[in-house]
Amino acid sequence: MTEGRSRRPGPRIEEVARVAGVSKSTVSRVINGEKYVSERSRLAVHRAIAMLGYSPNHAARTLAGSRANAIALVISELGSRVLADPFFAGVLRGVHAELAGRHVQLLMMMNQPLDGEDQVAYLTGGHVDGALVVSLHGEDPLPRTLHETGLPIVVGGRPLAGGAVPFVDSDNFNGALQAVRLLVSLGRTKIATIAGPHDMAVGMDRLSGWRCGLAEHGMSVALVVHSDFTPESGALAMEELLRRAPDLDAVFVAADIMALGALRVLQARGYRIPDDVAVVGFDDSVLASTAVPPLTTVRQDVEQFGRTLTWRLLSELSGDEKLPQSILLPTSLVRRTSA
Amino acid sequence: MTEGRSRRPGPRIEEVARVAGVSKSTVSRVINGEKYVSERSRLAVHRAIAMLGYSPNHAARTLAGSRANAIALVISELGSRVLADPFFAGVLRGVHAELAGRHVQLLMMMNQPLDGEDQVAYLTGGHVDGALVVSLHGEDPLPRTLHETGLPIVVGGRPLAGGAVPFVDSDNFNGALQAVRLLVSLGRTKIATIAGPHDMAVGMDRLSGWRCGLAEHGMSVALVVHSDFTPESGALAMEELLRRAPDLDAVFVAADIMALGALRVLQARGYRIPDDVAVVGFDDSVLASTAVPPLTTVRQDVEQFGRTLTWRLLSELSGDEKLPQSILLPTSLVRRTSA
DNA sequence: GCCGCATCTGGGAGCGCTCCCAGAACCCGC
DNA sequence: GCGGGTTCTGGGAGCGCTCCCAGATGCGGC
Repeated sequence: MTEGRSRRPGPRIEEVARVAGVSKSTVSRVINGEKYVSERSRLAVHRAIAMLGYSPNHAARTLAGSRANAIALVISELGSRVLADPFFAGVLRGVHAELAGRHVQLLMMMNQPLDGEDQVAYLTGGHVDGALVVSLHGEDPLPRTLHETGLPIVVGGRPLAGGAVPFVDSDNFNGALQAVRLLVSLGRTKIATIAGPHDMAVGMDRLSGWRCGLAEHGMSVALVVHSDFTPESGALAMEELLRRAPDLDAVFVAADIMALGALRVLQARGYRIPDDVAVVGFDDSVLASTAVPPLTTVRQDVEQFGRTLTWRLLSELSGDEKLPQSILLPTSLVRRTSA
Repeated sequence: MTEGRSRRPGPRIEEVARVAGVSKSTVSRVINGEKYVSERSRLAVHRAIAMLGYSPNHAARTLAGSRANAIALVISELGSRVLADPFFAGVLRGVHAELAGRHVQLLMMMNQPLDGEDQVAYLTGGHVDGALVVSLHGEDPLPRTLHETGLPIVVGGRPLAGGAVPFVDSDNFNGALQAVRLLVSLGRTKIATIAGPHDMAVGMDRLSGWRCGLAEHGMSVALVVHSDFTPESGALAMEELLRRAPDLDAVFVAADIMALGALRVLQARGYRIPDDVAVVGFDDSVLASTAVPPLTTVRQDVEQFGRTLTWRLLSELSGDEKLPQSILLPTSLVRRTSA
C-alpha cells in the first residue's frame, strides 16, 4: 500500500537514516550542518549518504522548510542589451562558480515590460531567498522596490535610484582616473572624453574619474560628449568632439565598444593613433584586443564581479552580520597600442 | 493550533476553493487545465484566483505531482566561450520569451569540469522535466548521455556525436552556400575559406556549404584553412591562405569574429576590400556592422533560435507527438561593403 | 424500464522533507 | 545529593499541493 505513486528515482532520507542507524531527524541535521550532532552520528550519516548516493529532494526541502533554496538572477531592462554585453557573460560565469557545491538553484528571470508586477510578486512570494539584480539603467526602480519588500538583494553595478540597496560594482571612478593619468604622463594636454549616458552610474562614475584626473593637473574638463554605448553613437560623439576641438590629442572613451566607432572616425579623418590622438577605452572586452590598433583600456575582472555579487548575497542569507553594504572591485590599466 | 509555522505569504488553494464554492480538487483541475470541469466552476475559480491574487506554490506542486515544473539550461563545455558569444545572449532572450506566462522555472547550469557526473545525476534526478543544452563542441558526450537516460532534451546546434538527439540549429549549410553564390555572381573565381575546427558541427556545415557552392560551378575547393573562432587564429589562417594563393580574390570566413582578424591581415598586406579581395563572414554579430569596412555576412536569427529550442522542448513535455525530430532555421545574406 | 458510458465533483492519502517538542544522557557546581 | 544547564536524539505534525478513488448526475440506446 505504500508504493502507490510514480516515484522519483533514488533513496529517501528515511533509507539513509536506516542505513546509518539513526533517525530522520539526525540525518536532516547532518545535511543542514546543524550543531548538536555527535561526531559518531555525523560520520555514519556521511557514509550512508555516500553509499546510497543520496541527494535531498529540493521541492520537499523547500516546502517543509522556511527557505526556498534558490536565488534569482534578474536581468532588468529588457535583457537584450545586458546580454549582448560580453560583460554579462563573465559575470554569469562568476556567479555560477561561486554557487558551485551549494544546494542553491539559480533561477533566470528577465524583466519583460509586461510582467513588472508579476515579477515582484513572484520574487517576494517566497519562491526565492534572494536575488541578484543586473540592471543597466541606474534609475530602474526595480532594485529599490525589491529591497523595500525586505527581500535580500544585491545589485550588479551601482544603482542611481538605489537608496541603501547593497551593490557590487567595479571601481569605475579610479579606472577612469588611471586612464587620464596615463594620458597626462604621455604628455597629452587636450584630453577629451566620450562619456556614457546620464542615467547610468557606470557612465557617470567614469566621467567623474576623468574630470578628477584633469582637475589634478588644472586641465580643462570642457571636452565631454555623452553617448550610449554603441559603436555608432561613439562615432557620432567623436565627430562632435573633433568639430569642437580638431586639435585634441587624446580621448578617454567610457567603453571599448564606443571606442571602436571613435577609432573609425579618427582614422577616416587621417589622424594617426596614437601619434596624433591617443585613445583609451574601458572594459578590456574582446573588442579591445582585436581593434586596429589594439586598444589601451581599463580592465575590470568580470568573473570576480560575479563571484563577489553572489558571495555577498549568500553571506547575507546565511545570516552574516557586519557585511560591507556595498563593494567596489579594483580596475587596472592595460597598455596596448592606442595610447 | 493550525497556525504553527512561519508561513509564506499569500492564500492557499484551499482558500480559493472556499471562495469559489468548490473543492480543492476542482481548483487544481482548473489550474492545470484539465477537462471534466464545468464552465460554471471554471469561471468561479478564475474569479476567486483573481480576487485573492493566488499563485500556486511551486515546491508543493513539484513535490506532489509527477513534474518538476522546471527546465534546465545547460551550458556545456566550460561556459566561458559560449557565454562570451553574443550569439548566446540572443538565444537566451528567445528562450525566456518563449517561457513567458508558463509556470516553468528556468534553471541555469554550467558544466564545470569537476561536476560532470553530479550534473547528470542532478538533471536525471527529477529536479527538472527537461533540458536545453547549449553545447559548443559537437563531440561533447553530454547531450547523448542525457538523452540516453530518457530525459527530454533539445540541443542548440547540431551535435556531432548526437545519435538521435533532437536539436535545433541554423541552416549553416545553406547560409554558406548563399555566401559562395554571391561571391560567384560577383565574378570571383578564386574563392578561399577560413573554416571552423573539425570538431564543431557549425564549422563543418558551413564548410560543406562552401564546398558545395564551389562544386556547382566546377571551382576548386582546395583553399581551406581551419581555424578556431578567434580573431587571432583568423589572422593566422588568412596569412596561410595568402601564402598558398596570393592571388585569391574572395574569402568566405565561417565567423565574423575570425573575419576581423582576416580583414586586418588583408589590409596590412595592401589588399583593397572588396576590390582585390571580397570577404563574407557569418553570424551577423555586432562585430560585422562595426568592422572596417562593414562586413557582408550571413545572418541567423538568434532570438528565434532560442524560441524554437524552447518550443520544441515544451511541446515534447506536453506530450505532443509527431514533432519534428530536429529543426533547421533559415539563414540569410546581409550585404554590406566587404563583398 | 435498465444498463452503460461520459461528465463532473469532493475526499483524502501521500509526496519527502523540516522543525518543534519532549525526553534521555551527561556534566557542572553547591 | 539535587537542581540546572548543555548536548544529543527520535517522534511526528505539518508544508501545499496532485492525483487516485468513489460517487453523483445526466444522457444515450435497447
